[in-house]
Amino acid sequence: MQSTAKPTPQQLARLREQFAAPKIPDAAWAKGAQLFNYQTCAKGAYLLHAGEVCENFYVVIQGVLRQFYTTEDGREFNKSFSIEDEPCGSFHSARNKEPSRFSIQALEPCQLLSFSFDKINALFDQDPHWSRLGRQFAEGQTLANEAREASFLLDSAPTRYQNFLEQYPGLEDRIPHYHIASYLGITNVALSRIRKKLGISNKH
Amino acid sequence: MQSTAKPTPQQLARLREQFAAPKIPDAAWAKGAQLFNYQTCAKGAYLLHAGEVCENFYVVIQGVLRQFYTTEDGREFNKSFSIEDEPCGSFHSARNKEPSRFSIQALEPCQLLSFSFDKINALFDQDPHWSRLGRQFAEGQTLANEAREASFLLDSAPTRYQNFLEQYPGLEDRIPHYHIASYLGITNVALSRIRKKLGISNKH
DNA sequence: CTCTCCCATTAACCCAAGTTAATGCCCCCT
DNA sequence: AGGGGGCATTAACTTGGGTTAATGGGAGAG
Repeated sequence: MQSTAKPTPQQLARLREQFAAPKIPDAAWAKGAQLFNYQTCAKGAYLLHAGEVCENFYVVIQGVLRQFYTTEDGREFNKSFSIEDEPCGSFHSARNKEPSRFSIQALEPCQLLSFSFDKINALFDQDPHWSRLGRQFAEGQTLANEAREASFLLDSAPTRYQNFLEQYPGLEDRIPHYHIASYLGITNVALSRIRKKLGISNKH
Repeated sequence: MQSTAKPTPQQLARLREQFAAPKIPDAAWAKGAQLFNYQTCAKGAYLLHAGEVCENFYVVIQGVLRQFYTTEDGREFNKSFSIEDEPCGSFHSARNKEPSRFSIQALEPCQLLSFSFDKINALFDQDPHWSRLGRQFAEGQTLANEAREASFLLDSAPTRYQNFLEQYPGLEDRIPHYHIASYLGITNVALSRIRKKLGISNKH
């Protein structure tokens, strides 16, 4: 969490392309665009600690974040990752002003767009274009949660690993494998066995 | 799926109490109340088959429903249960007009209030009171999904079983245990072992 | 260039849960 | 009253993943 600055026009254009497509009129877009800030953070830095109320949301320009739960005995379980062009933040913490159940940490040095949840939420109530964006975002989150819930119920660990490879292309070469194992709900040892069984080349 | 009739005033009052509390004005409530129908269905009956587009939502007056995924090889996994005063339906199927990934089935003879998703959704767009109810409903769903996802990641099977007992009080005596096992992501044999270890009296 | 730390792999052992199958209770049906 | 189906339990065996620990490669720091 270092510098904060206005984003460049290119960064805003990319954001608009990703989330709003060309659907939103220029005037409406401008209302929200001014809420975004550009910032960087170091590898290992925390954007949110579990127990805090989430105030800011982020969109990744460059880098990887992880969102993870911590148990009482100190073990960590990765809830999800956010790579380029993906949003990140605790919706329920921000909406209800409750402590977040999970933390957010950078796994690479990151470039981010950040914005205040309350301000964007006020915009959701004001402008129908932004209201639609907000609803789409919430529904996307729900859909992802539901898919992951179903995956735990229906799929074996090797299948979940292959789902991960499809969902986050290239990510396995960017972060330590034990983070992936934690995301899958298994240990790094079990993941290594699965990779061997699947015949995935190890770089040893 | 048998008879269809108008609900009684008592049924509507209970629904309003459960979901809208006293917050919603009479006039606004009346706009939605007329959309509800009373219907019954037999034990074992399907309210939605996986692959169909979900058109109707339900609130349980009396009985139990299960929502479950079916795998290609025919195994079933219970996604959730709906008991008295709980809603039920596939939000994503209804919203996006996509085939539902899960089925809905009655595990007891049921009394239900049913309503068209499209009609209530139109009301969400029209009336701010109903818009708020809709958003609260969606957020409740998201919260439940997230809690269940976290539970699969963080909790052991015995812990998940105890969570189930708290979340659905009395339900374990109303439905076959293999439905509970399926909900927990384990077999009926494993559930029986867990119950023994926890010292839960069996009625044999 | 070498030392050191980080991390993936592998082995050995253990436990939880899956699979199959037998047993027997309970309840419903006739 | 008798018969049968549905269901929970239990046992025996297998399998997948956890735990611990040893090994060794790779990358970065000095």
